[in-house]
Amino acid sequence: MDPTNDDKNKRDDREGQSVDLDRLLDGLLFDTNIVSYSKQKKEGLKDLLSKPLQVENFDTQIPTYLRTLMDAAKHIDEKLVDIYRTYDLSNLKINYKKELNPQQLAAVCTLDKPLLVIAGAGTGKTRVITYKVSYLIEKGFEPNEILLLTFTRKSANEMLNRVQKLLHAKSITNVLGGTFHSFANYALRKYHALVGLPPNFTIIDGEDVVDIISLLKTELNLTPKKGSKHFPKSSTIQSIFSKAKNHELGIENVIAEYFPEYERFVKDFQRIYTLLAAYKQRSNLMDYDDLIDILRDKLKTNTHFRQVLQAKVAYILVDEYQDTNNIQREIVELLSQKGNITVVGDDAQSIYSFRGANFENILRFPQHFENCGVVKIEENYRSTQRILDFTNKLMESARIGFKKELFSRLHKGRKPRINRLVDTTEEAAYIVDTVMTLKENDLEYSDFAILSRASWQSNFVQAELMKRNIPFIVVGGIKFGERRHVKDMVSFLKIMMNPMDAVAWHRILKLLEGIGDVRAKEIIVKIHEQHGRIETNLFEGKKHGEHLKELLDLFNRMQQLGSAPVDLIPPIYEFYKPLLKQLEDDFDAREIDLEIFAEIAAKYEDLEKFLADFTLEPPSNRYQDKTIPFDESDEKPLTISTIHSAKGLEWHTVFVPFALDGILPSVRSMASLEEIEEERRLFYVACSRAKENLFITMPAYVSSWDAVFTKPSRFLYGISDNTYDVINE
DNA sequence: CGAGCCTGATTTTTT
DNA sequence: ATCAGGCTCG
Repeated sequence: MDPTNDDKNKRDDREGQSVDLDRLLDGLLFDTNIVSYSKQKKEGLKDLLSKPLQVENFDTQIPTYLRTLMDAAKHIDEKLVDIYRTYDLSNLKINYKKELNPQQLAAVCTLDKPLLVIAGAGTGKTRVITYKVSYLIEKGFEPNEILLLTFTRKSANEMLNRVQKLLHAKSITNVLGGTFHSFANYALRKYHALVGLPPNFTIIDGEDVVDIISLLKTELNLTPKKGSKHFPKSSTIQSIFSKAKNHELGIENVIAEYFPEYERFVKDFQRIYTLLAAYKQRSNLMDYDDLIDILRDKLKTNTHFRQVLQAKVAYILVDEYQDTNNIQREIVELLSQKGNITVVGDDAQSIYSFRGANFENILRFPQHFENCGVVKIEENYRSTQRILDFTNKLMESARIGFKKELFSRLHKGRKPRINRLVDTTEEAAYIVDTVMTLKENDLEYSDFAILSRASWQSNFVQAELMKRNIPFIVVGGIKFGERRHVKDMVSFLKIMMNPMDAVAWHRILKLLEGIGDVRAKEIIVKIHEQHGRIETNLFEGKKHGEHLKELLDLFNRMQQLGSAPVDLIPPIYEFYKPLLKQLEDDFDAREIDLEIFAEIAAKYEDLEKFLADFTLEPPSNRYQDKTIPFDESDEKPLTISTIHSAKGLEWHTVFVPFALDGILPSVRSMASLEEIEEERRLFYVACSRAKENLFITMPAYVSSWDAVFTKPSRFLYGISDNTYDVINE
């Protein structure tokens, strides 16, 4: 019984047409993929897309370095650890042999050499890591000597909770864990004296950097008269800088490679870059990239620091190793010179190269750690065999990577289903209808997820869900901590911690009547001159003097209140509320955010820790507008997420909408083999989240202001059609 | 200084 | 179609 059948009939009545997917896959329905595009790019893109929809046409142009990489991957088998080797497992609380399969056991118990664990999707990566932490502890390692680097703080915490349960231990929370960024923050703050940094530096996010760049841009007068050249947006400049850092390229190289159209601005970018660095230095600020960059540099150049950390870290575990960049790899290498390391990852799930993640790290691990061992885990515990058949096929055509064939002992299950609807609205309706039908089968909303390539693509489904009053959370996209009023509140706190923080000052000062960019800058210069203190009388008599005085009073009062966020927030709020009310007309909606903010902050005793956590790992859920209250009693919500943010997670039923060529893979990634391959992996990550049901859908067309996409994703072509069903009655 | 209009560029993905 | 950022004017 196909749960979607009834639904389908109903649907057909309504829309009066259904699309034959076979014809569709042959590309007969529409013969051009892109109907229009902005003048300059139009021709090139048409060319690209009119080529046969096969990746084959890249065969002749695989660069040499990729070939060597592919070769490196082939040699992996020579390093395989003997999984039937025996380990001394006496006197341990946990029966590792019983609870793990042979591959997992080998991954957990191999301590005598650096270890690379290639764990396919759903093969129990988390299980391996939690058991390994337990094993290490049972073998006598102190929790606080174990460094567990994961992709999010949340996953680190989940793993540690599980370890705690496994060992019936009261507390193992002192395991050093978290993301590379939070570890860098921890290390640099803790040993600030050793490495010559101030202890109270503030961490700023990408948006803050964008704000600084905007200021510098006006300062440098980089606003050419209209008609002539258009200087790029601050956010573009920020991404250029970030790319430069993450890929360890000079700005001129980043431009040459990724933004050739900005060639003529290279000099200007470099000037801004220098000023930006000075600005951050003056204000005691570090952005995300600085954190890991500085940690790496200090580890490299400061022997004492390196030794201290090496001595502190007795064993290193790295999760999601395929998504590390070169800097992160170096950090890992610098810390693990004794070979006391296990990295876990899946090359098939490497999806972060846009921020410097280097696929090669995992493929070349055996070269960097010559005496290493390798364990491959291929038994999948997540998905049904039918879903694996599909995803295996999908990766079979991947050009680079370790070959593996996942299998499952779960029941066969249903083939993935592919459906094409007339437009985005129908697609959304189909998805929600299907959710409703399946849900009758004793499921909850939280068993469903909709995973899209870009965050805007979920808008249609969101609208449909709202219409039907179905609770959902949105992961990815604009985050809670990035909202204006939340950032404002944070800025007050940041000033308390680091009074030199010009970004925070600037935000706050501009709230005051009569103060704009110009005045704010003047005042900040004075603040800097006085090392963070400020004399009110300097501004007496001026129009804004009064407001400024009130602000300073606020800070003075707060000085008396210690450093607990709970105590600091009420006075700030009292001061800020009237300003916000005046500034924004949707005050009520924002007020709720501020309450949530206060709640989150109240959980921290210490300001510094709160601020670091809040910027490094902002609450990822976007709290839905007041319509969805977050009460425990409520039904657990359905998940809407970008594919990137869905990494590592799983759901009973997964929908992948917008599976159109040009969207997945994105047009912007069609120029090179490497980029297309990353898109394929992205598609793979999305599909492999599904345990029981996988639905791939697409509207007949998607049009934006500059393009129309009509063909199904090219990735579907490469897969033999007996691995999926086309819904098409 | 800042509100408001006009113009031109612009839709990946995130710590 | 939308939006940020620039420009003008009060």
